[in-house]
Amino acid sequence: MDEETLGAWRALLNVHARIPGQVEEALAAAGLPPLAWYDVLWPLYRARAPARRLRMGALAAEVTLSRTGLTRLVDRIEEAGLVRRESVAEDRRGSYIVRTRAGAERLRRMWPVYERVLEEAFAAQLRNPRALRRALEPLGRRPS
Amino acid sequence: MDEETLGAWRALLNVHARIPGQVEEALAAAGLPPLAWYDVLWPLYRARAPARRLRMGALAAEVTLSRTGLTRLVDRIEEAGLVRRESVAEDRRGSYIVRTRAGAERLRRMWPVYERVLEEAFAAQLRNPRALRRALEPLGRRPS
DNA sequence: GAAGATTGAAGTTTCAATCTTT
DNA sequence: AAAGATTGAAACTTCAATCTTC
Repeated sequence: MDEETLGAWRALLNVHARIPGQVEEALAAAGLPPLAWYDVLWPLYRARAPARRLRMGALAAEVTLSRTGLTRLVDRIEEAGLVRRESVAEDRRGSYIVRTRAGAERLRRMWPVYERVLEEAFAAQLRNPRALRRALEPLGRRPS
Repeated sequence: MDEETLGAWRALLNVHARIPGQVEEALAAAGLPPLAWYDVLWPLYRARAPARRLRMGALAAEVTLSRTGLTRLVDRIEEAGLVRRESVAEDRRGSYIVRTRAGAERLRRMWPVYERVLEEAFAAQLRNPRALRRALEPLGRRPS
């Protein structure tokens, strides 16, 4: 493995080690839920969730968490009233996770905090966002 | 926040969500310790560790983990015989973490496995490693 | 029997409190 | 009183087993 590639990998690890932590701090300071809740609420918001709902499996694909972990995370978010479970009519094994009005509201509050950290810690130092995006996107794809 | 910057951020999150998990799988399949152990052993290996030892504080700066978390991680690695704690002569509050011969040996076995995953999942898809490194390195630096 | 999801038990990480030394 | 590190309790995540439905 050449030095440049390894250096790029280490740099990526460093960025990831630093920025999400700053986001967590900013969210906590604003009295808002942790980043993981954002990761769950966001896919439930428009585009991906036709009727503001997704099944656990679909949600698990969006979140960096085991199936079990997602079950428990959703437990907590549901307890806070930001999502609600509904049974699936066509397949009674499944659960829908449905975003609530309170969930949408909380998501709206979280984004500006998240965004501000990204602006300061990420965007401000970034020369060419488009090039970075194009370089990284192929790497994140499902195993080809 | 513009779409390209946000896209770059999401892509980075996706890469990080995918690759370390593959490394963990490969290590486990080879009967080797988890990636976190690598992260502890590596700084103890040459360059950064003059006498093959570092203090907890210095090690914590290298690892993505709280002080407490590092204490417990080192407990496990020490139990496996891959590092050893020594007291600091000049400052008896502190601990040195010292790499053992077995630790060096294990590190040597882990790297090829780690490297192979990086080759396949990262390097192979990467057009311009140098550009990526230069784009990401400024972002990972300590708060300026 | 396999798929979707949850539960119990175990492993890991964190916060707050503690202990020791400076 | 502050710094370095550890400990107890709580929070979070995972694995294996389970339950229900297909």
